[in-house]
Amino acid sequence: MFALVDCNNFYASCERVFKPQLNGKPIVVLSNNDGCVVARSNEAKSLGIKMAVPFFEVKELVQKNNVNVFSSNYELYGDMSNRVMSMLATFSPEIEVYSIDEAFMRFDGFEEYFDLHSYGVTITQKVKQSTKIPISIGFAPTKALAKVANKIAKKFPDRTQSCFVIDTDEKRNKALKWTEIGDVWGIGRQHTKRLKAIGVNTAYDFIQLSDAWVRKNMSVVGLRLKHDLVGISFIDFEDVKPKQNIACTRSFEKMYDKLEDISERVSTFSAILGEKLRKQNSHCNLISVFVTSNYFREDLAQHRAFITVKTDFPTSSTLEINRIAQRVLKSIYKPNISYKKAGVILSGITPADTFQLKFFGGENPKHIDLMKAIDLTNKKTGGLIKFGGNDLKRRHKMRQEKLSKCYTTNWYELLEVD
DNA sequence: TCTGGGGTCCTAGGACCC
DNA sequence: TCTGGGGTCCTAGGACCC
Repeated sequence: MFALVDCNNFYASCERVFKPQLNGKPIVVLSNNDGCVVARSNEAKSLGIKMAVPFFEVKELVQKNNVNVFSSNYELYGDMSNRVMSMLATFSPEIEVYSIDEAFMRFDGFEEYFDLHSYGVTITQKVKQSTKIPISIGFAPTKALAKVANKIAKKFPDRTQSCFVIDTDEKRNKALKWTEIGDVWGIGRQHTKRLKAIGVNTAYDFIQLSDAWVRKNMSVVGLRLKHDLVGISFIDFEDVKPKQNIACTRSFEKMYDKLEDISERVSTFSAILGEKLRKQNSHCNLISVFVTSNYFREDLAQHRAFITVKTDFPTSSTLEINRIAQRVLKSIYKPNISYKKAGVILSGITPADTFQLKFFGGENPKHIDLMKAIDLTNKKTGGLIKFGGNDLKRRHKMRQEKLSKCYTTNWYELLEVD
């Protein structure tokens, strides 16, 4: 048996942990630059605030209903996530952390000795007690069905006690008939459109389709999903894998048209990525850079470009990454365009200890020592050392007007009690 | 005025190899 | 007139996830 555990309205719930007076009150959390709504409490959902709406579109609604607004505080959410995950890990040795607020778990053989429903209810209570984060649990024989079960638990918290088990064909069919096709894990906008056009409106309709049709129109990914929904496990439980890509991309707070402004952003992204790469003890050998103009402004000239280049040798040096990223940026930059976003992506990632021998060149040994010294100093000082191309005057600031404190990770921001 | 960020996997088609 | 067959690797792009 699989379980899918999912934190309810995770970011909003994190904000509530240290502000219990907000229980029962509507909350929304915004994306970077306070641009879009990325999380909502149940109360905010019932006000009709939709996921991912630009904040300015609901500002009036928010003010009228005294909705509490927060900028996203990833340091807080990341730490709360770790707490929830380590609590979950005490209930089964097999846990796959799927995202910041979700985990798949395996409970093979448990059903012989435990009543899964009451076991699940115990898990929700323990997690709530130790972290104050509410969760929902769905049990089923496959991952895709566990997702469906989880959705039911979340939708009917009173009837299910936030835990739902799919363990018979009858329950499975009922659950699949209840699940709209667009809500199925792995069915996005495009597939929903095509499926509805041929009369497939629920998950149950979907599993009636022939394998051949699904294979032809939705590739092996769709076929695996179909089998998984029938109850034959095709989507594997996965161990923690090292990342294959590391990205740093940002929208600008305003539009830029000068190369030097974008160049500064790219050098800052390179520094962040180099540090991430070294932290996980890896090298990369592919570097991609992209720029895009403001596609919401159809009145302006548009330009978007994305280029990937190979490095001469696997590297984790910020200087080397930035040198290449700057070269790529120059090749895709066009003047007289108002740019709104840029990003750098590292791939071809390998562990730092597996070396590919090269006849000519390789990482400059001086860089290796230099990066070590910089990382160490920055760790001690909270980021004192910057690179020459970076924004030394701190002109670039993310809009974060409603940021809560880092209650659990910063000594100076601990919760104060009167 | 204001519109997020970071990932995964699969496929088709071209370049290249023997 | 007739012009092979079987591979691998790489890349761009599309679909999806949270």
